[in-house]
This record gives sequence, structure tokens and C-alpha cells, in this order.
Amino acid sequence: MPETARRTDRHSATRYGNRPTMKDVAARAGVGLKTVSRVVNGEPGVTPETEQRVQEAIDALGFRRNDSARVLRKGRTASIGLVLEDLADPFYGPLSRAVEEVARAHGALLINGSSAEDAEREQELGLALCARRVDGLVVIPAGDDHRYLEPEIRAGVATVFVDRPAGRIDADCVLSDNYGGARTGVAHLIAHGHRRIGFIGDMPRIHTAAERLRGYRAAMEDAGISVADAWMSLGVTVPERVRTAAEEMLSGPEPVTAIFTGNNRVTVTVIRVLAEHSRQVALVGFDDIELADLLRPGLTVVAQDSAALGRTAAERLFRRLDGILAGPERLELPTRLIARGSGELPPAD
Amino acid sequence: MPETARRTDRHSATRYGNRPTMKDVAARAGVGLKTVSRVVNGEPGVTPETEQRVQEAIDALGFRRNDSARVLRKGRTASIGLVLEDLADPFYGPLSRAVEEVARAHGALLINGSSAEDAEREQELGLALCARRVDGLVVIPAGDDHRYLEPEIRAGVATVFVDRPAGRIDADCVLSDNYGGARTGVAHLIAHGHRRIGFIGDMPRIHTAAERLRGYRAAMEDAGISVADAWMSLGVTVPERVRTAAEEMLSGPEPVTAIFTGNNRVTVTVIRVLAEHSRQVALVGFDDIELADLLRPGLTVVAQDSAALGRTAAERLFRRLDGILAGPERLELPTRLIARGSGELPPAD
DNA sequence: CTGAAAGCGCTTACAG
DNA sequence: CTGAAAGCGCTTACAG
Repeated sequence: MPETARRTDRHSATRYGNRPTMKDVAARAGVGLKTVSRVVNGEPGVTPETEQRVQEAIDALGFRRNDSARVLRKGRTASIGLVLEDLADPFYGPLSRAVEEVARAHGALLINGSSAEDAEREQELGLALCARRVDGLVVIPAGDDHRYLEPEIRAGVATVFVDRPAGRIDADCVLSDNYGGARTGVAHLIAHGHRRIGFIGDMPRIHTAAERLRGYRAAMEDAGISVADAWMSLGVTVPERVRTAAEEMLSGPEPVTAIFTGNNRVTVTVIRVLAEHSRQVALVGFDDIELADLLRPGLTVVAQDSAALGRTAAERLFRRLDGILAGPERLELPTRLIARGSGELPPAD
Repeated sequence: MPETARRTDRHSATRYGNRPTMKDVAARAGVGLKTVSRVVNGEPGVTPETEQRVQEAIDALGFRRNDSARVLRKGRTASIGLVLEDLADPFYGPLSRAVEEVARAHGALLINGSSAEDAEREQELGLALCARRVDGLVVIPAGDDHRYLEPEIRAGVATVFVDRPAGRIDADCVLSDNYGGARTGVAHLIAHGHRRIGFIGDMPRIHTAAERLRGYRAAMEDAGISVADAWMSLGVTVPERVRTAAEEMLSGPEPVTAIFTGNNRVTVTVIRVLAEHSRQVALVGFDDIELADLLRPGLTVVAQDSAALGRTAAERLFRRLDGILAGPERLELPTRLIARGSGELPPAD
């Protein structure tokens, strides 16, 4: 039992199980440490015979290089961090996957964590990742003050913000055209004859929510429609609040005939409310939703490409690591209106 | 410009940017290295005055402990790896999030990667994570031979397989009750009067697909129904194949009156086919789907709890790391039938 | 072609 | 209460 034998070694019992190191391989092959390093890393300058001896020792011992040690010496960890809101949210899955693919193409691993939309937890996670010395950081902001990352960025952690801009620091960010997308979506409803159009969105302190509201206002103003306060509702996107907001807009003497929803969570709740509603109400939602085409009517949306957001951010991150970028930039990705039926319903006046 | 000044230091230019180390802090505070370590780690035995001097140096220099170095010395990296099929698949989002939460509770970070359902890539990723010396590994198998992980597991990498069992090695695994779930789902259709029931599933070499087919056969046999070959179709879950399979079952002189679909991807395509179909066909799908309740009819499913799969696996992993587990075990989590309409349609004979 | 020494930034084990 | 030395498992810079 070589297993038991090794356990009795000087000091290897609890450290990484009891794995052999390059030193062990060198001893067994009767060569120097550096020669093992050469073989393991495929560096030239080793005779075939020596290489074979080393390889045999590697196989016999079951050696696998400890990248954790390698990384310490080399200075780059070949890993990047991704701080997002919630990995379980379907919007972030494709984004995270896209970041991962870019990282993979650059030989890096991806460490990700969810902030749960909590600013403190975002900071805790971001700094923990920096302590691990990730080479770069992709952050989907939960908080609105990112000065805590300034020393890290200065120290060389390539950082790109996605979906929402960084707060109180100047940094790269990749956003969707929230303003333009919402404006187009609302204009679409107006083009189909609506004038009393409701807007239900997320808390106004969230950048995307504010921008989408701004797009709504702009579209309405473009059409010369003055917006009633009762048509706008911003707040947390929990079902209860959204339901109440929708029901209020849909009641009274002058109910809205169409609703523009500010994100996927709001949209889902409003679809449920409308399903129970007697009158037909048009609906356009920000964010696409799986199976949107199977609903009756099909759901018309302003879609953002979450994978493209992730890919763009990660590519920028690695270009920054390669040192080929100048100052911070703000990139904006287009959205796309997808008409499927719900946004083309006429006003039920 | 201290920035420029530091860059001219001996050797710090390219290493982790140019971050201060404990040595720098010690020099500035006029204390020994170990004292800095004590302050940074909150260890006792430092006078308040010394502690303050050190803290001032830390703040002035913007020091942050390099956990990457710490980890090398300590032997555990406080990180675990998750190898799954595709982070963008809605089934894996909640699973990944659940693993992350458990890791967080144990002070560990989560590195995840997608195998893209490719056995080679699964292996490459798994071994890369081991080279980083993750403390543990949660693997959703793509391949069916995991002997490559045997040396790692022996060396102490706590490993738990999820969703599908490990191939050719004895290891912990956490599965859904695929057989029982499918059996219940098909029995549900039979209870609603169906006898000609189709089954469309994933490739039979995939464990979950085989188990679900077995459940289908068992339910049919329980009811004394002999299954026609034409009612079963297993293969890749791309829309084209699934569509063809469904259309074939639904045509001919004795078409099926109900279909049981083997996973979420198959279900979505079959819903599309049925939407274009003239006759009403009952449908029960394995895996729940967002908005399933908003479809008309609502979609009846056999739901697995993907978050519970992830949580259970991660908890087992950490218990194994704590050394309080004996041999490998196979845990099976129950599924739940959720009736929403599509599975309760009578046969349209 | 090969290897001994020094070092990455920390912690451990020990001595004062 | 404090710190010098050795070591984690590698790579770098050098010398033979």
C-alpha cells in the first residue's frame, strides 16, 4: 500500500491531501528540480532519455502540477471574477456563460458570485476576489458607490462594469441602450393607437430603471402625450407590488390601454394580471422571456442580448490586461424590438 | 506621483500590478513580518499601540492580503469547482446558485465551468480545477468514464456527482428520482384515459434519459399496455429531431393521444408542434419550465428541484471535507407532479 | 543539456 | 508581546 506509506512522510499528511511535488518527482527520477519543471511545462532543452525518466516518475507518482503555487510565482492567476446579481436569474445565465467562454479562450478560469442585489455583499465579494488576485473583474453593480475598487484597479485589476455603470468612479462599462430601447417599445404602442400607456419599473435608484423611464417619457413627449402620474409606478419588483400597481392603472374612469414593463420580472407578473383581466390590454416588456412566442397573444418585447453584454465586457477586460487600451470607455449595445402580438393589440376603448 | 515612484522598484513592476506586501507594511511600521500577519489576521498578542502603527501602514500603503499566497501555505484553497453542462441552461442556474450559497456559508469561492456536454471538455475542466487545488468538486457528468478523477479523489479532493452518476468509479452522487418521476407522470396520463402514449427523450446513453424511459415502460406495463416501438424516440434534443419524432407519432392510423417528454428542451419543441396540431394531445413534461402556468393549457410537469440538487451535493461535499463521512453514497431526491391542464386532457379518440 | 540558489507572499513552529 | 528562520510548490535568473 503505497498510499499508507506516503502518509507517514515528514509533513505531507494534511497538505493538499498528500500529493507528490516536483521535488518528489525530481528525487525519484534522479534529476534536478528545474529539469522536472522543463518537462512538465514542455520547455525545450531536455534529452529524450531524461524526459522519459521524468515522465515515468510523474506517472508513477501521479504528479499534477500545483497551479496555485505556479501562479504565486508568475504573478498572474489566470482567473477572472464575475460579480452578478443572481446566477439563478435567466438573464445572467447566458451572460455568465459568455464571460466564461471568453475566459476559456484566454486560458483563464471564472470565479463567480451573486451579490443578491446587496451593495455590501457586492463589495465583500469583489474584494474577496481581489484578495485572491484575480486578473480581472466583471461587475454587475448592485451598489452605487464603487470607490472601494479604485485601489484595486490602480493596482492592475482589469475591471469592467456591465448592465449598469460604475458609481463614483471612472471605469469601463458595457450597457444596453436602455433609453433607446424603452423609447422604441413605447413608440411601438403609440403607433398602434395607444395614448394612455402605463409604465411599471424597478426602483428609480437603479440606473437601468431610470433610463427606461426616461425612454418612456421621451416617447410620450415625442407623440405630444402628457403623462399622468398615475401611469408610472417604480419600486421593488416583487409580485405583490407589481400586481397592485398594474391593477390600479387598469381601474378607474380612465384606465391605461397598454402597459410597458421595465424588466422580465415585472413582465411576468403583469402577464398574470392581464390573464385575469376582462378587457384586452396591450403589453410590451423590456427583456425577452423564454417561451414568449408560445403565450397567447405572443409577448412583444424589447430584447437585450445578455450574452453579447458578457462577451463584450470580457473581451474588453482581456484587451485591457494586454495593455492595449487607453482610458475607460462606455459601450452601449443596441436592443431589438420583437413583435409577437401583445404589443400590437389596439386600444380597447 | 507615488505611482511612478513605486514602478521603479526592484521587481514589483509586473507582479500583481505593484501591490504592497506584508514586508512593505512591516518596514513602514517598523515591526516584524509576523506582527503584521497577526494584525491582518486578527490574532491576539499585539499591543494596541503596535496594532495601530501597523494599521496605519496598511491604510497608507493600501495593503490587501494576497490570499493566493496564504492558501499555498495553508494547504486549502477555500474554493470549490463546479463543472456543469451549460450555465446558460435555466436548469443549472438555480443549481449553481445553490452550490454557491453553501460554499459561501463555508467561506469558499465557487469556480464554475461549462462542459458543453462534451466528455473531453469535462475532463479538461475537472483536471484544471484540481490543478488549482480546489478543495472539492461538484460535477455534472458529460462523459461516462470518470476514472481520470480517481487519483484526485484519493489525494483528497472531495467530489460529488450531481444529476447523473459517476462512470466507472465509486463516488458520492445526488440524483433526482428519474425513474419514479417518469413513472408517475406517465401513470397520470394513463389515469386520464390514455393508452397510446409517446415518449420522446434524450440519447439513451445519458443516464437520466435511460431512467426516464424505464419509468415510462414501467408505468405502461403496470397498466397492461404493450408499447409499440413507434411510440418511443430517443436521440439528440435538437428541435429538428424532436419535431420529426413528434410529428411521426401524431400521424398514421393509430396516432398517440398523449406524449411524455423527457426533458425541458424536448418539452418546449413539442409544445410548438402541438400548437400547430389540429387534434388536442395531452402532454406531461419532465422538468418544470418558467411560465408553464401561463400557457394554454397550462403545462403539466414532473418537476425536479434543481436548487435542492445543488444544495444537497454541496453540503455533502463540505461534510466530506470535514472528514465526517464514510464511504460513497447515492442520494435520490424526489420529484413532484404539477398538474396544470395539459396532462389532464382526455384522449381525442 | 542540466541544476543550485533565490524568490513569489504568505504562515508555521519556535525562540526570545 | 514580538520576530527571525524555514517552508508551502512552484518559476526565474544564472551559472556551469
